[in-house]
Amino acid sequence: MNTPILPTRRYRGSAIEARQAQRRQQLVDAASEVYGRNGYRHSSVKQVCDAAGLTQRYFYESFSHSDELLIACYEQAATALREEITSAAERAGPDRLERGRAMLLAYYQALKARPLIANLLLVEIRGISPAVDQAIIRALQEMNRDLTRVVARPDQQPDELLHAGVMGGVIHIALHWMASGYRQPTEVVANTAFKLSAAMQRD
Amino acid sequence: MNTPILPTRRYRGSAIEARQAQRRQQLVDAASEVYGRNGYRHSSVKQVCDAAGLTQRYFYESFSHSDELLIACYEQAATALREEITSAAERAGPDRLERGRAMLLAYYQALKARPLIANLLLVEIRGISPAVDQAIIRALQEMNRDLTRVVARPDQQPDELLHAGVMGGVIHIALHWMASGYRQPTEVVANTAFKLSAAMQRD
DNA sequence: CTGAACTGACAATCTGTATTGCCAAATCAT
DNA sequence: ATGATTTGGCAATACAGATTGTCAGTTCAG
Repeated sequence: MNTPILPTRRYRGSAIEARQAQRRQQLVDAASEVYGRNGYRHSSVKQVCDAAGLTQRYFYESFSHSDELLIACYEQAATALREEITSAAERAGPDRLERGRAMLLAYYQALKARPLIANLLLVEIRGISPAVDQAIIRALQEMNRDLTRVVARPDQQPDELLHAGVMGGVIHIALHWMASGYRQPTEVVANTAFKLSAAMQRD
Repeated sequence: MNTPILPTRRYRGSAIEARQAQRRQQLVDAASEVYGRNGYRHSSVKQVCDAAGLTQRYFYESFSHSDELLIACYEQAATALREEITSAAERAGPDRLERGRAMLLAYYQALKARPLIANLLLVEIRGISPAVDQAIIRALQEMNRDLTRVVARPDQQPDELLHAGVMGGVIHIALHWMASGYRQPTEVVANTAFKLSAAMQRD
């Protein structure tokens, strides 16, 4: 009988899983760039693969649809952003209002620092497919939960609709700011959003 | 020499311009329906023409790209919505706060009454093309102007960013409400948005 | 009634992209 | 060194939709 097939053979120093993971990550990073710049629906598989320095074949190794890649990009960016924001909140001390202000500032700072990611997260993402919409909804819910935990008054029921409204306001302020080429200083933008979020502090 | 060509000949009782305008309107109405239901990018020229009861040939008679048709749909819907809202504001009397409340109520009532139009206006529209984005920006600016005229305090400079934020909040409240299948009563929704817009009443 | 404009249906073409298949060069294990 | 695996490039195929073209039947004007 034959010896069983050895599925792992090292190549350029790393095992098959590592190589695949590496290629997948290359694709995600390149696609974040390309999608952020041209928009998802004006980008092709080939463009992404070229930008990643990989052949189209490797796209299908890691993803079955472009959707999947888009979702991977979105989730990577959203997770990173969320971590920045929550860590800024923790650094800001115990006061609820101060934490909220710090979160907003960190949010807008991050969007300004990486405009292409901002574009991907806020503009080039909506209405692609049900699966992508689900990913967006999940991400917004998570941010909403952070927001509630950190900023909302603990003595009252969170108002789901109102929170949606505040998040929408924060996002649209960002969109308006981005469309203007980041005209206003980041602090002014964060402060405007802070005024809006004051609606959560009343009944 | 020949007699000059007579460009108009009546057909089924109407002149060429009237027939063309009629067909164009048929296309816009059918497309509003189709785009609202399936989304713009999941709709084809053929689908729209079938729904309009016209041949594809007539699409190219009135529009050179699908973009143009989408923009026509959007602007027709946005204009109608805007008229409903401003007329509701006028009916509400002179008080600024009352007018604002009436506008919001009219807004959400209209979205609930015509869900497909709501979908077209708020969901299936973003990030299609630069031209469409321009149309959206124009429409939002017009609503913003209405809002400023009717609701904002006349004794202070309008804060552009803050207005963008309030509009974004109003829209996201609508999106959240629509996604829930219009769960909450319209009055509750309008009232939530009203709380948010209170940010415009302070400095 | 007759020829010209108009309409409606559909075929033909064009274009862009996803997806699969193939092969030569590079890299590995032994 | 040698054969097997892996990689990269690219060709072949498949497909969907837009756009243009054709043509027979309908409606009009005089």
